Amino acid sequence: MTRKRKTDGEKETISRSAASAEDSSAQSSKYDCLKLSHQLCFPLYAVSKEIIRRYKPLLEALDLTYTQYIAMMVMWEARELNVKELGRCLYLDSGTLTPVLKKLEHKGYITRRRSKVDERNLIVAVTEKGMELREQALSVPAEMSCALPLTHEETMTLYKILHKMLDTMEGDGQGGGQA
Amino acid sequence: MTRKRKTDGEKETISRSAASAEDSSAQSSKYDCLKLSHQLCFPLYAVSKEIIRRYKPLLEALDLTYTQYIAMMVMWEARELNVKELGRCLYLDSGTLTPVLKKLEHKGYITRRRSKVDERNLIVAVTEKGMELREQALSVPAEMSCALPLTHEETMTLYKILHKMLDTMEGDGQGGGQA
DNA sequence: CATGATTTAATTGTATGCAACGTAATGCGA
DNA sequence: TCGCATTACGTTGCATACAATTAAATCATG
Repeated sequence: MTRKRKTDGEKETISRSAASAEDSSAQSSKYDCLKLSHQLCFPLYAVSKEIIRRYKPLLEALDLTYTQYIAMMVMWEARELNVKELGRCLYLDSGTLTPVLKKLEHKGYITRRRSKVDERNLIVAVTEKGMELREQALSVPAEMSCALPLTHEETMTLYKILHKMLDTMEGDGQGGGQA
Repeated sequence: MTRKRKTDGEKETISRSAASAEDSSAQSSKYDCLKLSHQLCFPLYAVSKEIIRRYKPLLEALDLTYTQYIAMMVMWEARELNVKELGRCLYLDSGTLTPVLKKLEHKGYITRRRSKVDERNLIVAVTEKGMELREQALSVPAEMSCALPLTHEETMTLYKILHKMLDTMEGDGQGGGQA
């Protein structure tokens, strides 16, 4: 809907970029590496947001946001774990998780309690109501994959590359790859 | 390790389900599609965030956040355009851009003024100082690609797939792909 | 056993994202 | 030309993200 194509007459704002030679047209310059179209992170960031946007209407039916949804996915599998472990699964820290978990608790999908063994740990556990939500969520993955324009092979390739990146970048150290 | 737990009450609520097999171990269940490890969006979202995290120390030297950086990338190329066009380039709306642009203006990298032709348009233009920043940013792309663990071929493949997704999902319609 | 170092959450402050709404400026048809 | 539909931004409200700091509980050591 939004995002039309090249609206008509906005000549003024397009700017013929002044500057004599500089970068403008079709020739390469030392600034090419700074073009948005040459970046790898940007499309990653943009696609991620676009897909999450597609999730929204589906997740609305479950009264979940995307972050709450991936948190529940972990909970459905693990049934019970602490904030640190959940954060490791989701690549999120307590600063982000604490408010998310409080909301999920308020909705009745999880419970939060301190471990008696080590009171530093806050144990998150999925509730019966939370497990029932899983049933309603069953149709989500299929609906989402239908919204993606990839062939099965492309999906596999993408999946593989992304996980390689996650595995390598894990922790924080240097990647070490090349261009 | 927290884990285990073997919720018994589940058999009652989940009438159908896999009789007794439950899901835990190594066998498949109808819930597999809801596993975080089977998702495509999640690693996309996680990798995107991780890479942006890697950008931070580099961009700090330029006094830019990642969002401000990609906005400047467009500005360096276009020199001048309105908020709508910038938003189309970055997949961001005015709600996000307005505060970002005000910050960039405050730093002196851009100017904001209304178009005299159509006062609804706010024209964003890069300043001299903004163009000087481009020089300092020249080393960022190379440093970032070094932090990625991908081969050149993987990079190209990833780039291609991501852009295919962006192109197809553009606007909003249905992707139409398959699994 | 006393204490400083660690670990785990929660809190605080800053910066996005985005839907929904508000407002001013334009475009357009009767 | 009048008035309504559109368009382009800005604002508001809500939900993340994350660095840095704080607070409480444990651990490690002398």
